[in-house]
Amino acid sequence: MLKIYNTLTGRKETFEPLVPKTVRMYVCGVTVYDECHLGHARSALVFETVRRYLQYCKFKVRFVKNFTDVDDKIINRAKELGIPWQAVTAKYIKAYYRDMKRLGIRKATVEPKATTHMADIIGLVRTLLRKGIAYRADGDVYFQVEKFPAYGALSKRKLSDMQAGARVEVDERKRHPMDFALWKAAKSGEPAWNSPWGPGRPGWHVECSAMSMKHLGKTFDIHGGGADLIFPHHENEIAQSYAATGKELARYWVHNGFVQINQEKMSKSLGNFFTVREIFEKWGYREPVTGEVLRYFLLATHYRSPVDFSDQGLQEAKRALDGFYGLFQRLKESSGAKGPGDSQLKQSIERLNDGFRQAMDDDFNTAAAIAQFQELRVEVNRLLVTGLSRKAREKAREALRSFGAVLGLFQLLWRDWEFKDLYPPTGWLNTNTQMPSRPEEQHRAHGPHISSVPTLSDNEIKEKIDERNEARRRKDFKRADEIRAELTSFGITVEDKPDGTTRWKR
RNA sequence: GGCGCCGUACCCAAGUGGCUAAGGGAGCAGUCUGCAAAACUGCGAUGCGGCGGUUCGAACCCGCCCGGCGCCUCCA
Repeated sequence: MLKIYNTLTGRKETFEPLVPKTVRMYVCGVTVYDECHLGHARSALVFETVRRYLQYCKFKVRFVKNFTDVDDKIINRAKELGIPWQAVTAKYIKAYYRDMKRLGIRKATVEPKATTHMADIIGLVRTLLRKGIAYRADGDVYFQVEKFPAYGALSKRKLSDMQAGARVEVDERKRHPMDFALWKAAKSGEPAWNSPWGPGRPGWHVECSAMSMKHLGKTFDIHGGGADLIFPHHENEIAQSYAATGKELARYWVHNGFVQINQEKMSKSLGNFFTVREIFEKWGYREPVTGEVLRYFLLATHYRSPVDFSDQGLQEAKRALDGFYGLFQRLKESSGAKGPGDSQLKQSIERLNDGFRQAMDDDFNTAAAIAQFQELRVEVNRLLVTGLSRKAREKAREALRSFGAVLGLFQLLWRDWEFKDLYPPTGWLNTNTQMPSRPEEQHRAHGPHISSVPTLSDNEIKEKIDERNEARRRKDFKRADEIRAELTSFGITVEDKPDGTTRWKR
């Protein structure tokens, strides 16, 4: 039985979709005016994992994730770069897809853009005006929060409390300082769509209400996003949608915690962010390896907790995955058809099955789920010493791979994994100093990539290994150790197995 | 000022009323090894920021305090 923590009620609730066996979920995506940083990646990953697990539980999932492609920040960025705003959004939508692909994050069922839903947005604003919940002021349209009694229910705040400390610019045209824009009149040169209130563009919140309604209906099951969207974004969505339809917008509100640097929220304004792009380009491992390391790193912490990004954290995730891929290698290489450990393996896999489901059913506890994988890893290693039949070894691998798939882990071939430790292994990620705010500058600040470690081809390695084993047979251990040192210098680890053969890892 | 979150071993991190407080990393000791590496085995919090309280029983509930953070303005 799946339980989900609902921000609206503040507790875990048993999940039951409105329509049996079908889940409709909406997640607020990104505003496309810059590169994604790790915080965006975490949110995308968390909700993709939610979706994957729901699918694993045999739900049919309709997953909508939007792009905000019209907004003040986009307009500003366009001015800054001296290019049309459409070029800005096109560029960063492309960058977003590139990053998601590297992280192994699949596309949503529908990925709508605000700019292609103008009719829906205008229709929604018109409804709110007709119902007297919104009002016009010059070319703008505002939502009147005082007409919505439940305002503040999600973020647990009262209008009266907020007035006290809110340093909102006093806009004389607003009836209440918390009233928010549904439609903004365009100044000259700004992107504009025709509307009954003159040319302009939608406010930020209204697009999500319009698009979710269009693609999922008036009420759907799960609405997600980063915790920083609880207020005002999601609060405003609820107000608009409910005011327009008279129906509950979403039944389960799910919010992920922040990525932090040195205990502080990663954000543009603090300048302490790392873009997904620079992590991939500078961490030195090949893309699929870095992608999985990032997934592991992020999923090893529960999605609602903050996660502190650091070089050490990444290293630990890498080492943990080394352990799993090392096991995959051993499972493949081991020989012997007899399997004294076979019956025990069956039990172990059964335990993983139960443990995994229990963990994930408890509000998507990926950290606890990963612990289950670790336990199976140890048990299989142990059983491998006892002896596992070929069939059992295949089963063990398959169990890890199929459960791992729900988290997007263990999907590579062990041959494609990179076991070597990077050298210098740490230090590229200097989290103690203020980061320059532009990725371009950061590259310069941190010097060249460290991925250009010289390497050898498989054949060259094989020759060296053969030569070394020949030396070992002659008991010329001095020569054997020389060769091993040489291979080490190329980032290759040599392991002599008990049966006399040698395996190597890059 | 309002609302909220976090503080579990050297590090990361589950657990939120009741078996011996998961799991990983690091460390130490051992098995194996020509030496290594890997793997395995063993060791590691009588205690969960502090102090009180509720309870037969609390890391988990309540209160106060200390430390850190977030939202209230664009923010995943």
